[in-house]
Amino acid sequence: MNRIKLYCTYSREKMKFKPIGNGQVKMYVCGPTVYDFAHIGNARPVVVFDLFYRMFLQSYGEANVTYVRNFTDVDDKINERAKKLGIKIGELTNSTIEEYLFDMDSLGALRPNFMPRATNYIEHMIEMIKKLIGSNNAYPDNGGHVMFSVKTFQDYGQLSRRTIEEMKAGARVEVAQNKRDPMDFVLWKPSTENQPGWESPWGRGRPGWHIECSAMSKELLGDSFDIHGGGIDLAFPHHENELAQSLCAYPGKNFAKYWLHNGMLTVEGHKMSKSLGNFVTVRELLEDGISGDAIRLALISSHYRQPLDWTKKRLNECGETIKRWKELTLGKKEIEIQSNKVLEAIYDDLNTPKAISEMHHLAKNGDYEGLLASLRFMGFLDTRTEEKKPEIESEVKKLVETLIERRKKAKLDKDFELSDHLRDALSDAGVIIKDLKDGVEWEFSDEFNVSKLKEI
RNA sequence: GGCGACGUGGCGGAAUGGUUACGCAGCGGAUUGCAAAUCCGUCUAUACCGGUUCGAUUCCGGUCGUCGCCUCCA
Repeated sequence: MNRIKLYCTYSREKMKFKPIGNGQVKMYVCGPTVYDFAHIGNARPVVVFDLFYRMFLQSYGEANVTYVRNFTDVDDKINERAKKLGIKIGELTNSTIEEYLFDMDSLGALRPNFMPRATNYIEHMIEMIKKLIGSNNAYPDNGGHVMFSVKTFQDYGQLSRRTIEEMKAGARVEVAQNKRDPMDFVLWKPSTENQPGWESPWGRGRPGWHIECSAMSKELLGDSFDIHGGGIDLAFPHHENELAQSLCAYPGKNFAKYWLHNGMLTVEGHKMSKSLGNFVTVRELLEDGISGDAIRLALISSHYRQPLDWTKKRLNECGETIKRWKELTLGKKEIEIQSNKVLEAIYDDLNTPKAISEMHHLAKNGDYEGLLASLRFMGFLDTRTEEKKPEIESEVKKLVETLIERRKKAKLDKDFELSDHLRDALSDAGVIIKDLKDGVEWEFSDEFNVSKLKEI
């Protein structure tokens, strides 16, 4: 159990993991703002923290791990998009959440124990803001805003390792009139009639971005928990601000003990952006027939803290690897994962490339049961994600069999011109033929085309 | 401008103060009528310049380069 080591962003070093509670592991991961389909960059932390979750489940037992991942369902981006689509905000957030969960299920990600929605915790946020005003860590202006005062928190900037002065020097933020310090951030802001809003001591309004995670983590995990995770871009300002709020609201507590951040993702060498037109959504990939397992493997093919370049080549290679492993382990006995090198690699700050390499060793050594157990542990071959390929009619199958028989006969007659023609034609129609020692095997490829087959 | 990360063979990608993964591609072989698939074998690397050291790819300093954050962002 003490074998787990994690790199903590706060301390900037790899540390032995020791949970705060006795044998209880609590983790909170910042989830998506729900206004559109999840892109591949959204999927990375989901898969990465799914593996952390599985690692803790393996090590501490199902009953002793609590995993929370929130949905941010109040945000100006949501308002804009709902307006653009001409639908209600609730409709947009509900449907986006549904699609998100479908996509993440497809990637083999287990659902967290709790998936709180920000809008269900507004009252907790208001309570926390009141508390912060009471302790002089926050102040209202006269226009319905409440600001957090960064100067009142001595350690502000510790997580992201920057000082208030440095940030001001390079800041491009507009200095709002109502802020005592340019780095002060908004806890609560007023809403117009058209914007979603809730009654509060400061008038009808809505929360700023950061307060929701502080409020929800407190409610669901308490004022001290073990893991706080998300993308590295969240370290500042989101996590820095959460940390400041929570520690000021609950002095003397830990808030989060270990801060884990995954690196960012680029697409074919470029930052993913809508203007470059290189936005890749999980749904697109799935609809292109790429398996969730292939996407999952690609997402963990480099270490989670490293940047990851999402390329077609990587995805193809991972697809081939998964396909091979699937074939090798098909119908093999299900066993519990043994204490092995795959597990060791994962316990060492989630060294997934090492774990993958060890799985290659298992495959090479013919330890297919070990490979299967490792695949399951790593979240592959999830039965929920089994591709539901459309049933191909049996008469089509018969046609293929007939053609293969004809090729076989041609081969026996040493009519290689005919047999090669049949092979090429079948291949062109999407039927892959494998001549094995003791017979012929065949399967449909993804490009299977019935009309081409019938033309043969 | 400020802060930070990184630079490993053709590509991807771990690890390490001395012996260096693993995958893909390539090459050679087995198999095959020829292929495909499969199996076996195999080549290529630690950006550059200094320093510490018996010894550095690994530690330290500098140079160059790439990327990220500082503004919504996983």
